[in-house]
Amino acid sequence: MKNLTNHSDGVGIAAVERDTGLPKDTLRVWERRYGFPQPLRDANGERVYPAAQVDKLRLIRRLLDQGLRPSRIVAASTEELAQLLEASPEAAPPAAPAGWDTLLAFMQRQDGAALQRALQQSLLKQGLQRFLADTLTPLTDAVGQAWLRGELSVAGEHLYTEQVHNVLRGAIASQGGHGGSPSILLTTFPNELHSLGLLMAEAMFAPEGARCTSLGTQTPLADIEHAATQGGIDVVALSFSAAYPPRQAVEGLTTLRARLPAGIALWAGGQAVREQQRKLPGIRVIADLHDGIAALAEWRAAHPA
Amino acid sequence: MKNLTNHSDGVGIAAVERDTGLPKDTLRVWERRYGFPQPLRDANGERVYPAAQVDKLRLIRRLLDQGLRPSRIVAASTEELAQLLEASPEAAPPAAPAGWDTLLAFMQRQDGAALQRALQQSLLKQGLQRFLADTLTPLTDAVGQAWLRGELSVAGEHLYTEQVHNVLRGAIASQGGHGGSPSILLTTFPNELHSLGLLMAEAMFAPEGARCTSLGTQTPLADIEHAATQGGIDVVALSFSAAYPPRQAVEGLTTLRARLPAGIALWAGGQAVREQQRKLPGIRVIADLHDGIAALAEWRAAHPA
DNA sequence: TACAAATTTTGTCCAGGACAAAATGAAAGC
DNA sequence: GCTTTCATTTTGTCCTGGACAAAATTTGTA
Repeated sequence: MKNLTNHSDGVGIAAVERDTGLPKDTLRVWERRYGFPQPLRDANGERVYPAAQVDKLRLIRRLLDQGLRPSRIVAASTEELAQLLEASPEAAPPAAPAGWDTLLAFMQRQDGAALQRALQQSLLKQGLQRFLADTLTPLTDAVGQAWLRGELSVAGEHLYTEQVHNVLRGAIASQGGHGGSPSILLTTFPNELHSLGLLMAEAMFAPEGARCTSLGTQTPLADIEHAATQGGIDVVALSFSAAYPPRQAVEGLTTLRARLPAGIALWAGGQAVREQQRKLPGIRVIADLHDGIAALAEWRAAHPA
Repeated sequence: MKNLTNHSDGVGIAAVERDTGLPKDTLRVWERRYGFPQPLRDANGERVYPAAQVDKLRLIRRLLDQGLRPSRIVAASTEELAQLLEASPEAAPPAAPAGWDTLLAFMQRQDGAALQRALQQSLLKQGLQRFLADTLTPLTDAVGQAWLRGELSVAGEHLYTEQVHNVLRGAIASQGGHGGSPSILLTTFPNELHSLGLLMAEAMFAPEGARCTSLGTQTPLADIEHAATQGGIDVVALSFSAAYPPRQAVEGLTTLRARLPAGIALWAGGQAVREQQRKLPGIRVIADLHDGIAALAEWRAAHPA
């Protein structure tokens, strides 16, 4: 069995697939057609991708998500790509969130307690929903950016994720009231292990009086179906991070929609599905947290108690 | 672009990968070597897996996770597999924990609120540490067994995990006091994504007055090292589930021990390392939760404030 | 200008071969 | 006895280069 992990100065193709969301087959065929990426080879002839190429692949992935075509960008230089990204509508490198420098310092020195205290303070000041939309969303973006730029280690990012978990779980618990309607089942597909989006969705829906049941990440499709029909569920909500392959998301959602009774609504949120609404008939794509509230209102309008 | 989806009476290889967790390459090589699965082919010669074969693959996957070898099970008939499943549940089927039937019912009907309430109640009655050792440990075992036997769906298991998370995070938060010593960094290696052991360890150490910093799961070795030396850490604690390959655990721990300053202790807990103390000089293997307390006492005896 | 047809682009699948890591079994040492 | 070391089998992942349908784009026509 081969090793998927880090040789001295690069990573294997499986790791690249995991980190960029680009399937192995696609990575190989791009190499053949466009000459990029061009990984090194180890003693056994296997591809070893240097970190710089993986970074560039991530950049390409972002432009791809914006609708650009591979033939225009895969062979392009890093500078051209940076320019395209600037020019794109999504450009706006968001101004650093309030208190960013302090928070970044906490992450860098692994001070979880201080980080949690700061987050908790914002939460109390703003209330849960504004905290989510105005603080956590830009902050999570900024953390991702800082990691890309190398200003923040993986450990720092993990620390952030962990503290957000703590704060949000506490907030959801204190919202209490499991009683309401609709009854929403939250989870992700297999191979999607980002739990933050899920948790943020739960934190957004719970105070609106919905009855949220989270299964955490990575529930097989058949089990989602089973849980939804068993548990008196009204809405199944799925979360997709930017690293999830959009085609797989569309494919899985379509299959799930077909297998689920028509009476159960299907909602999908997150970067990977943001642009896919037209490919997803019968599925409510949720653009952002505010849109989630809108979807909830729609559902209630259509289902008067 | 090919369609990954459901033809009239079967699904494509990508969908099988998603639903069973078995990689495409593995599915193809099994077909070649063992003659199973044997999917139909569509007009274009592509594999189309009937639902019955996908179900059988799921069963095989469960037996595989239990430690059986592919050569013995992949070619076996469905009846043989069912028999193996009956026969295997390891040596002693442990007496069901108190209230097991009720709890199992909660999981089966996806009633997260009731499950959480029951757990919370046990916690209050027993106190955190007894709750961990006497309730949660056997309960988690029983949930794993129930899943293996097919009495509990993946969704049910996920629901359990999620509620334990909620209860334990709440308990840890209410223990408060981040002040103490030693300062313990908790995490897992990459490819180890079970977070329950980690959380249980944190819940055991925190009330003893240790200063716990958890990074969640899957921190690369280099980042563990970085975080430990940056953050004024006294002890690095790693958790390994039963599914983690023991050899990889030993190798990773040895490497980490070598890279970490001698002044920082390294502890390892969980099924995969329980029998490996001899192979791990300089590392404290923690046999169970009680032994964790013992390790803490040892550390304090060796490091008088 | 709108729509249909022809063309190009693009991602996923296939076959069959290869090999290192893991698991197992056999032999040797305490 | 019981481990430890070595040889053998098993097993999962990666490789190459070819193929083709679905999607996207361009061209042609009403």
